[in-house]
Amino acid sequence: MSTAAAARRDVPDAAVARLPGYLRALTALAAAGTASVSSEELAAGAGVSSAMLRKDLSHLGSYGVRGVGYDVEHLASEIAAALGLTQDWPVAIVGMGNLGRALAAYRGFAERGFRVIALLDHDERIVGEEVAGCPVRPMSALPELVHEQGLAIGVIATPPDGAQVACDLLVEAGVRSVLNFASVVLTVPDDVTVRRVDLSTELQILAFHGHRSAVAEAVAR
Amino acid sequence: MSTAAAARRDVPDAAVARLPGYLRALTALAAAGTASVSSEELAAGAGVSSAMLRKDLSHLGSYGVRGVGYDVEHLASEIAAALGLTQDWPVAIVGMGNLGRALAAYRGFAERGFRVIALLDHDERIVGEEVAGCPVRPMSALPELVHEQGLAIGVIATPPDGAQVACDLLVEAGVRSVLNFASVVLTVPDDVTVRRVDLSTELQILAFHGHRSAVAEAVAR
DNA sequence: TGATGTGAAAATTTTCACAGCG
DNA sequence: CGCTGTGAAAATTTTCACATCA
Repeated sequence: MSTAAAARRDVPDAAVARLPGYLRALTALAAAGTASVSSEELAAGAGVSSAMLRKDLSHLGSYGVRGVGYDVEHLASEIAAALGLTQDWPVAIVGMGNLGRALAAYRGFAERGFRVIALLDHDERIVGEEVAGCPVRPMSALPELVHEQGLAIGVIATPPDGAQVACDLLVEAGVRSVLNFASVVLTVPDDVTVRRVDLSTELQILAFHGHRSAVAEAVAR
Repeated sequence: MSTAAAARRDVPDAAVARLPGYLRALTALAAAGTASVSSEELAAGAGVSSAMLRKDLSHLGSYGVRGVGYDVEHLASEIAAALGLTQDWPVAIVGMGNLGRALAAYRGFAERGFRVIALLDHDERIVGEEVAGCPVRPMSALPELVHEQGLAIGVIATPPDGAQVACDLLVEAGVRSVLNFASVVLTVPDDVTVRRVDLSTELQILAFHGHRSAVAEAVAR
């Protein structure tokens, strides 16, 4: 077993969630031609404290040089390896409404090997239509996509009431990672990972903070 | 000071982040005609444990009835009040690229009083264009939007290299809450709250989990 | 009786501070 | 010398388990 594979087992969730941020900061440094970086500088670029950065990286291995810092390219490739980004991750987007079409047109997926291999919809009237240069396929295409094209990640962009059904079909076909844009909690087996992205939730959290500081100001006056 | 305002001061961040989920579950229950709910049922709807739900709610006040449960409508209005959703929150979207246009067309904002009052872009060639029935305005409109229309939340949908400039203009105009879709860490004063939504980060976290379980399987074999 | 609300315990996450090494 | 890597401490979050009260 490689060092990376051995270490990967016990990386705390909180640290995993920050690895993509470190990778992005490193990519920016590499693009700017920087070869070496200190934990202080890298942490600033990722918006965390230097102690936290060092602790997070210590879970992956010991890739720095004391008194010097980290080699930008090397650390980037180690983090990419820890995240599993050396392989590619075929993605399917389910639900060709407003949001699904926007995601299909969005270029964010292409970065880092997330290849959109299919657009799906449950509605027969939409199936066959072209979205962002791709034909919309029926949900029944899922098993084939998993077995023949290695589909690994499902993105759910359906309305809330169709999300659980869409998720069940993904899971049944063998997909083990789901990114859920619908405002519902999905029920899945233990071996399936779901992450939710919800605009409405984020705005409400911002409202809380905005409201709280308004109250604090009123009290201070 | 009201009970809600008094209690709001010390709600842990982790609990605040879950309040929108409880509110959504309660709204669904109310729509289904359910008048009363136990912590067990509500927690299931929000995807958390019942103990966590009760602990979270205890930070807002004591709104349940022992031996019975919670009144759906009443609890929903208490949570809405704690989140500051009794007032409305004018929103501006900055950056009319692919993502900005999708957000402008997205109806998710309209829920819960997040009213999109302006679409902005820094590019003069785009200013004046109509997107989703709204004229695109220049960044110079910001001070007026804040002072005359109470603009409170800025949504940044610009490319990464324009995000900090856009953020600075929002903050300078008086906006204190920012939702950032760009893949960069924004630097802001202490009294400004920023939340980041990043597709690429979420996909990379999913890749980590997918990769890890693949490794676990290989070891087990 | 039965589900809430809550102290106390456990687990997790973050910060501190410095030993250790290039 | 300077910066990493890391034990130990502090802070935060989650779970447990039961006293409490309608």
